[in-house]
Amino acid sequence: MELSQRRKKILRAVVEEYIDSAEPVGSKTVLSRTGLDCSSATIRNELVALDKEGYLEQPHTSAGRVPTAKGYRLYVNELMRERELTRDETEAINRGLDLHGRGHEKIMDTVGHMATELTSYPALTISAAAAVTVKRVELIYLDPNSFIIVLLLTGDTVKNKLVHLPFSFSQVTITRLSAVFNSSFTGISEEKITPELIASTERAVGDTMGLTSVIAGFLIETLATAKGGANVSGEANLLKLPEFRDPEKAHKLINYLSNSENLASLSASPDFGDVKVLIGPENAALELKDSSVVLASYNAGDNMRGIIGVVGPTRMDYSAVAAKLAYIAEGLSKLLGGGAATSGYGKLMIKGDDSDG
Amino acid sequence: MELSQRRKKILRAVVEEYIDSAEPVGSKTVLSRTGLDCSSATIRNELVALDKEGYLEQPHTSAGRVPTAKGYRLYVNELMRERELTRDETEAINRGLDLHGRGHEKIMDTVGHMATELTSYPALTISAAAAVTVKRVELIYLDPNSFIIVLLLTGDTVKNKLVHLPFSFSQVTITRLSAVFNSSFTGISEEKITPELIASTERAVGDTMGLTSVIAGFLIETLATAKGGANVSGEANLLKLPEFRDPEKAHKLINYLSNSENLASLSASPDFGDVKVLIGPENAALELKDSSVVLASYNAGDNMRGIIGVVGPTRMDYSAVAAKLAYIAEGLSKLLGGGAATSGYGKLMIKGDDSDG
DNA sequence: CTTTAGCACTCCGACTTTCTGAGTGCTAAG
DNA sequence: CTTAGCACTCAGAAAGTCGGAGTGCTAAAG
Repeated sequence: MELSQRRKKILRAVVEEYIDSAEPVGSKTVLSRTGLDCSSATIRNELVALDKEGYLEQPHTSAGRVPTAKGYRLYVNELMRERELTRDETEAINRGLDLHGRGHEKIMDTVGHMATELTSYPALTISAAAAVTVKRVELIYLDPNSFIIVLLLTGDTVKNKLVHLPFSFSQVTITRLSAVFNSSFTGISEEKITPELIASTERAVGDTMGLTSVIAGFLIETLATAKGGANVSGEANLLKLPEFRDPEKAHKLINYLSNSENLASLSASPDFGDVKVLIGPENAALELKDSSVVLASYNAGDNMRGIIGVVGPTRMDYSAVAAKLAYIAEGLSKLLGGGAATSGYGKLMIKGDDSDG
Repeated sequence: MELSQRRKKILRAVVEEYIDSAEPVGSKTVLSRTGLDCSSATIRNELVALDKEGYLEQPHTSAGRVPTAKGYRLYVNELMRERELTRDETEAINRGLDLHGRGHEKIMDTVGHMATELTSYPALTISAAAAVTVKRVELIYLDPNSFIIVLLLTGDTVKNKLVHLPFSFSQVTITRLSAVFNSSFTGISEEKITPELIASTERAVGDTMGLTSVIAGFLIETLATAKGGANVSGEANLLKLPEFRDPEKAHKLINYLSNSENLASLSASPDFGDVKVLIGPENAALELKDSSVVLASYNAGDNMRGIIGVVGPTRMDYSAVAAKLAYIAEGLSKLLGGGAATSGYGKLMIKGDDSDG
């Protein structure tokens, strides 16, 4: 059943007040916050109704109301007013995104810190490429025992490795290898680098010292790790929040976040609009049941998708966080050559698991 | 005045018991822990003496004793028994140090995590090079608008950058630039890259497009950042400790640690043996007055020195931590081609500011 | 049927009081 | 110098007290 306008107004007031104060909200507070033309008794009746419908709950009888996950959900989906970023905020973000020419990792790192700074919540960055392939291989001969492998991957990521070997080889060998790798290893993905391919390359180039497999090994390793990664910053910000007064709680969450596999699973979501909000129990992970996650995805070009998000208590200023992340993601899409973002902030669509209820 | 054997024994017992329990230690506990052949009253008399000498203190009358910084200092300098690492521990470290062929940064990152793992305290890694210079510059032409700069620095660090420019240039130009840079920019440090040098190079190569300054800019930037860096991991481990039951305290310390300039200042110590222990107020930084820092330095070759350390409460198992860090540092020295470590664990010398008293 | 004033009731959290016991310092005798 | 004995201290736990914010209900009014 659709809620009446008044109930929505009341729900919104409760949510927003609770976001501000972190304390259960009473009928009088709601009255003054909404400015509704009725008495607190009427509000109380409405609160009972919202309670029954599962949007609010009481920590205990005779306490004020606190939103449930369902309440937050409705708030986020329908009640939340879009928060316009201030000029200062957009400028700060634009400045922070002036990162032309940095590597992707460095960018994500910087942007993660920026998101933490802006929201004062821990920020996470995740990137995942559908398929990474080698665009170019270059070998730089240093001395008879060492050379550098330089790898250009899709997504314009450059990786390198200095190789020292206990036996010597000539510059010519390295040059030849370089040419061979460029002709037979470009455009292929990790799985395509089979032992057979390596063996045939070895034969083709007449390599008896195993140089080929050293290089191929680096390719495989690099392609594997370049597929995606995840990072968190600003975990300590949790400690400022009243919901983490108990260090044990904070510790558990931080631990969970420090495992990048856990983070990667956050991004494993088939449908993904522009901004996604996962509220409390909507999170699959047990460790996040009391927290909310806001994620914004961006296009990093070359079939790469990235996600930037924050983690915080369910009592979170969703509209501000979503707006900031959306704006950052949009900027990242532009920066990383993914062209325009999937959608601008103007069309901000917030998706999430709406099944609970 | 030198302490009597018995007092030393008692002091040691108090320190070690307190390290274990985090609770003030009473005379009876000392008795049972030392196994001394006297009564608790005698111990009490001794405790009063140690108290007067400033090695111990009481949180309040009628509580047990807690070591002071001075007490810890004496313990660390004289009383502490060297902790032999177990076979498991040395093996774990050796395994963790099997990082041949990774870059220096990656190694430090991994080793930092290992140190956290082993000690369950936040670990920090700092590296500082006396002078970093360029050993080799290589430019890889990609297309008329882009090329890759590959930089080999002292310390065998390789850095790269993909450059996209809005105007086009030829492969020949890039090749020529590469040669010029290799002849005039190798072996020089950051400060030597003056505007004059750039200008003269520009003239020499006939570069009218500013390619030279793009590359020189990257050199400067890279040399500057390669000079040193600092990193922390495992900050969340603080939350498990009773001394950080108050999230506010943990937050302050973590914040302090997250600023790499703060960390760098930790390494700014003229004399530095193998392992250095800084206890509570011996730390210059206010934020560390209630904590202890244990640092081990290693030789990273090519005039680079690195430090690996942990931060924890003054109540810290110094002997275990020092032994582990010393062993790690030794391994790092070997790994990073600095040859043998400054000194092996066998000769473990612990230094620190012993002025307080 | 909705709103509202009034009121009894609940119950958290803050504050106070009491109690306990670990641990002390002191004294006086061995 | 050591030690038994003892009075004393004091933090922290446990129990008790209290105020007030906020509730739900009732009954009257709109």
